[in-house]
Amino acid sequence: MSKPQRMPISALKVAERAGVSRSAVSRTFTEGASVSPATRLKVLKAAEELGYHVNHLARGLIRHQSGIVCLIVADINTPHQSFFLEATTRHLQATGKVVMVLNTSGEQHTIENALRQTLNYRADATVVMSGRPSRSLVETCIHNGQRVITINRDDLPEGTEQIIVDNDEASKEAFLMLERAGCKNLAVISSTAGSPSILARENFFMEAAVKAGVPARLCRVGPTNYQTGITAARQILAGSNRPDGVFCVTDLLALGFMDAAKRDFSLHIPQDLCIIGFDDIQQASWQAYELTSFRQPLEEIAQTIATSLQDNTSLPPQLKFPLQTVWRRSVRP
Amino acid sequence: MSKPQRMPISALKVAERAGVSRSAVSRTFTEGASVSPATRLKVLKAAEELGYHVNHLARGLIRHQSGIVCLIVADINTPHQSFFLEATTRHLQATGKVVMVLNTSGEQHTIENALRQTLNYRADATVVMSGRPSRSLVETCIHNGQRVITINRDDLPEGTEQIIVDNDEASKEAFLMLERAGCKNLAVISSTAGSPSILARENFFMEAAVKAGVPARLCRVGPTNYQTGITAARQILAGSNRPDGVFCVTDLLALGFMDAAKRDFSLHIPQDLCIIGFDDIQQASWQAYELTSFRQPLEEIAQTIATSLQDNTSLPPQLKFPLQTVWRRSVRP
DNA sequence: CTGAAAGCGCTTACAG
DNA sequence: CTGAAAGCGCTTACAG
Repeated sequence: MSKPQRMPISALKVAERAGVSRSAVSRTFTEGASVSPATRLKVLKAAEELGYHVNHLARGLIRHQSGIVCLIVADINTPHQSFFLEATTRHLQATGKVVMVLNTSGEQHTIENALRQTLNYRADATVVMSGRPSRSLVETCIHNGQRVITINRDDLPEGTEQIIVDNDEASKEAFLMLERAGCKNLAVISSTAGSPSILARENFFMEAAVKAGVPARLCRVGPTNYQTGITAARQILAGSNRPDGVFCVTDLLALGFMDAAKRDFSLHIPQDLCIIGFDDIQQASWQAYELTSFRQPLEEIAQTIATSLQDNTSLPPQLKFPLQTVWRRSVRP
Repeated sequence: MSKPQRMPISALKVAERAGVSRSAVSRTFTEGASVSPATRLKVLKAAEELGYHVNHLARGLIRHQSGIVCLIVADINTPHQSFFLEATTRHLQATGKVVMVLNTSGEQHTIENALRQTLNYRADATVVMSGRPSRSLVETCIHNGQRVITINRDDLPEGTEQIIVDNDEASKEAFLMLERAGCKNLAVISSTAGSPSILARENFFMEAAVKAGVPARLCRVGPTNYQTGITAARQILAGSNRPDGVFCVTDLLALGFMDAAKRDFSLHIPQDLCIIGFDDIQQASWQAYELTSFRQPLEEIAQTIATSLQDNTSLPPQLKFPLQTVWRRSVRP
């Protein structure tokens, strides 16, 4: 007790103290193994006294199931991503998994490294939220018996389980909302990121607009963040042909756009300008904004992933979730 | 090639294909082991062809170093926490570690479970950002040769390496700033969370106020979030004895307070009311707020943790980082 | 129900 | 530089 032991204690030590075989201690810690109540008690007592904890590294080694799921994600510090991360870790933990987060900058080599780690640690599954992993590496994951689940990207190889959100539907709906509000001159504020989701939102909105014969322009002046929203507003609102209805491909863009519209151009929302965002991040509901937006069903997605991993039953090749439109005050009713 | 292999391939297979011993393949993948260029090349080639990846579970088992560091954190979806998470994962990965995030709700049993996982996976270290882990479990971690690093909590057992931020200094400075701005009637908006950081901020501000003889009251009407800021404002600004200077223990509280002050009470900031936040989250700099605040040196903290883990040299028992005051427009100069 | 034994995939002295 | 062997801490048929 007085001299701290440097090494974790092993099942063998517990067995010795409890006066049973190492098999017995193994059994008392594995779900549904057959141990008599008496020996189980002895083992539990000894384990408690010694501070024993099953070594999941060793267990994973022989069971070929590490219990680890890797999350490959970029921009963790962004509201939407951090919400998803929170939901995913919570649900996965509830089913006994543990999540390893691999932070990628979106550059090719960092995401390759992330994929490599997922392989190194023999993760049961990897969830890809960012980046464009090389086809070959993803294939290696799958060949290794690992499941790979992707969120909002449809550009990945066969064998991958894809979860997507109905960007199509929502973007058309956004157009309709603006049209109903009487907007005659539209703009979609996007970013230069070019991810599948972003592209889909741009495309479906623009398409709906041309189909209806309403003029709409597309604006991409930087990465997907608040500042780009500001820059876009300054650029697009300064011209003579000012839009009166704006669809932002992301709430962060919308919030920046609103701030610039109000402060730099003294525009009133929704009277002078209607605006719609996407993702329904927390800040969208703040009193300074009250942005109408589309909510991604993050809880449901995380839940789906967790139970699918728990039951070890694979998802359909492509699973599409609906978005929920959240009406607030940035669009005239 | 056509029939996908379910199991990851092992070093033995690589050795066979390369025509060397398994030791040789092990050596080519361990830093600084002695292998001739020739055999290394053969091994690398075979590994590439087979899609081999060292099993870190097995490696961790024999090296007694998993390469994993656990982050125990609550409220991941909060701006401040998600920034810290981003910085930490990034820096740790850069030094070859991988981070496992354990999402705790702040309830006792969830944090105990998290601590247990950190033990199960034989993490090299655990970084505690939330909750009040039981003394005994933390001691078990340390007994097991694991390092435990805490952020902004000074209430943990011996052997723990504590990183804190100079709440003392900053809170006093906050008072001084408000005093210099001519505020005569102060309030500190806090929460019911009662974490060491929050308590420290309250206390040092209040202390400075009474010492200077300026009236100040303390308001705690809910958890540490935006909504509580709103509630606090509605409560405190409605009375006859309205404060003209407010210190919010967190930016999120401040942002909620500002929104309510502006919208529900038509107050102008900083003319009618000066307000100071804490943490300097991204939203504090948004045009709708321009909140003056204190920045936590998250990058430096993450960096410090990473290099300390890399060099395997322990931190001083208590390491204190200064805060940087970020002037914006919510306080009269 | 229980224990002795084999084996998971690796690394590291130990000889050569 | 290289290989055969021992061992990390576990689990799981296999007998009893």
